[in-house]
Amino acid sequence: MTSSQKPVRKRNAEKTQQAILAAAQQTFFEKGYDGAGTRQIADRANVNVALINRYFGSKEGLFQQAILPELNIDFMLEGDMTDFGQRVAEMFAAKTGEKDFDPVIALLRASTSKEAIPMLRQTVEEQIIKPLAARLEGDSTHERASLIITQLTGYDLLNRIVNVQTTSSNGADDMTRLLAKTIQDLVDVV
Amino acid sequence: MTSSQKPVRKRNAEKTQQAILAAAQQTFFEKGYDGAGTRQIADRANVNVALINRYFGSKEGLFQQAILPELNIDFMLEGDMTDFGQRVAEMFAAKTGEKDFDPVIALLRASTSKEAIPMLRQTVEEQIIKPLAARLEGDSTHERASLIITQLTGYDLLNRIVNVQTTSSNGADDMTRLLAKTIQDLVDVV
DNA sequence: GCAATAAGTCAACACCTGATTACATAACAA
DNA sequence: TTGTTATGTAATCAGGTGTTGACTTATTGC
Repeated sequence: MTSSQKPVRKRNAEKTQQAILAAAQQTFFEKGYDGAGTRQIADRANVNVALINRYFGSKEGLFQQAILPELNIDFMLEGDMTDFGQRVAEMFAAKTGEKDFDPVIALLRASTSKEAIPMLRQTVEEQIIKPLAARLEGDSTHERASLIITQLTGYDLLNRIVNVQTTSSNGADDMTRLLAKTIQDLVDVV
Repeated sequence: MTSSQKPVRKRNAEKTQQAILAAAQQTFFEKGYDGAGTRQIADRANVNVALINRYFGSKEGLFQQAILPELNIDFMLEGDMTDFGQRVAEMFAAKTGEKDFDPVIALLRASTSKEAIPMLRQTVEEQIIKPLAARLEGDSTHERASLIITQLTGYDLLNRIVNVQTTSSNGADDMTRLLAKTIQDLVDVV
């Protein structure tokens, strides 16, 4: 009876904060901002609810620290822009059916929450559109970057959230090819 | 004294149902599925909450009858397809800042609700993508139609919900032009 | 070992949600 | 006028929300 059956985490503020952040990331990803409850996040992190407020001030504060840093476009900008369309189209096509954490889905699921929108707006602009625009040449880089992002988020929205069958029976490759072309046309100078 | 001074609605099931539907449409549009409460809808319709359940069975039933029929692209398909891109791009650009009921926004706002998604999926497929695909010529019509819809919904999402500044200071016209071109390229045979 | 402090727990708050119930009332037919 | 049915009302249910302050417990420095 003396052996410690239960794996009691030793008191460690930093580690419990990490546990909360990880649980929040996963839960916000799965349920969106409104759909994710603080109790649910706390349970997932094996932590008391009140600690969320202690460490992050509020649900909003937790969201800011758990999700916003993940909203960046770095993974898409690795490599040069000549095959950006193809590369990104394949990335997004490959994500179909994927269940693991994905910042784009997290963004979409949170995007209709009154509290989350103000936080998302600045983040999308600063961490996504501007960096992409900076990699484009020619005119109207901000507009072209925006259209690329709207196309990709729209694609993820219908493909992975609403779960609409975006491809007909034989057309998965067609879809990727068309998406790649659409994106690349916006990258190349018009 | 016999004259009825106060504007009590005479008992009329049909009219109160219409009032509920109208209030539901507006409220779901503004707040999304989860964000719209039954009490709020009932208040707006000047009607008791219980009547929602009496007439529509549940919140879901109300959503189905209030929103789903509005999710169609008929208004985009009026006219021929040679200037579809330009026409639609202007439509969507003009909607910026618009507050009236808009089925695309209603779709987006509802798209993050677990209960709403199954209802949305079939509707988007049957009432939006298929009719558009039917108007396209050439190959991969379903895929091209899907990409057009993903681009447009993504555009509305960032432009009108997250409210990201999709255009730089001087680029509103550029934006419309680029959006028109992107869409039309998907309409024209590839 | 002991006190100080950090870490974590607990119960409750005030408020909201969708749904259901018993009940009152208006409209209409016999 | 009476009885019946359609229509609307108010109270209530069981559960959920984020947040708070007081409490207990573990860890650390002396």
